[in-house]
Amino acid sequence: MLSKSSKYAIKAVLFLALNSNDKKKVMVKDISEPINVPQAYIAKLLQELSRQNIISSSRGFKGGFYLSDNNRKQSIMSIVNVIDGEKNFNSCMLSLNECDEDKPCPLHKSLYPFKSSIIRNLESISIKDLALEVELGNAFLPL
Amino acid sequence: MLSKSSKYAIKAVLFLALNSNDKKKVMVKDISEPINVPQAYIAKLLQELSRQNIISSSRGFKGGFYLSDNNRKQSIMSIVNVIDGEKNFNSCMLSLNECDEDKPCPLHKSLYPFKSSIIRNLESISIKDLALEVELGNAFLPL
DNA sequence: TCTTAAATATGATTTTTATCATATTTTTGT
DNA sequence: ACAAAAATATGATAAAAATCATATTTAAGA
Ligand code: FES
Ligand code: FES
Repeated sequence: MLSKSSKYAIKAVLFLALNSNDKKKVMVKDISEPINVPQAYIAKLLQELSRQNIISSSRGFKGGFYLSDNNRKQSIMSIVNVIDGEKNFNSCMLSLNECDEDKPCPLHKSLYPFKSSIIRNLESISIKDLALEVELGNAFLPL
Repeated sequence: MLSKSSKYAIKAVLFLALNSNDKKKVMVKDISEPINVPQAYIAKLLQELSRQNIISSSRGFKGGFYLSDNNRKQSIMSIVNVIDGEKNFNSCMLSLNECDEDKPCPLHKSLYPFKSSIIRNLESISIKDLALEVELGNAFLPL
């Protein structure tokens, strides 16, 4: 479903959503521990997310990672796309090709509608939305 | 979602459902080509499925793989369980742990119901069911 | 301007998954 | 019994994903 890396990345971004802003930056070593991901590994993922403008960062003394208001509007899928690649979810459940509505594989009819809902959800849920669920106590961290 | 190996295995089993029975066995080299999977690789998967009694086989001259009537009643999930391992699907969308209803992760509420439907479908669809869809022209092979 | 603390770039290593190769065992037909 | 043809067992190699290590660049503060 989601790769280990994507899960890690989402957890890290959520952590930033809850614990950072333009004024308050967080450095990798203070992110890696609470989300239970090796520091060097999450660092690499965060760098990639920053390069793709999913999250923000500034380096040097007093630097760190953080989320701007704009960053928070991004969808969860945008994180996954950066880490796992765009076409990860479009692949057919049974083959290595893309899912083809006109020539569906045997599993398409019964499974694709649900998979499609998952995709649409990931696309429509913003980082801010998810963070709010945690703040409201409807969902739990850390993991 | 499904590993490459599981996809391969399902394709092979479907091929057997459509082209074999107790009287008509098929050997690996005649399975691998039509389903587009390397022979040595699918051989290994089929052996494992046979050992776990998902499919049937007999060796030696005139031997091969085939599906008995009982084999056909198995669910698609049983194939996946053998190849990818039982707990592959139970894992949380956001963590490495099992999905926990009482302490749901932030993605649980919006995604789990759909994932759950996919799981239930895989558990309820039999090999025979899937083969029928192909025979009726509702789904297409090869892939 | 210099030191320090941070991200960044790059690449090496390890682990897992996928793939390939081959010797052994079993069954059937002669 | 024997020869041939099949699955089976075992393990080696290759590719991809995950993890670790380290040198470089950048920014803040003294
Ligand atoms: S064609 Fe296979 S899932 Fe759509
Ligand atoms: S707890 Fe994460 S998907 Fe259920």
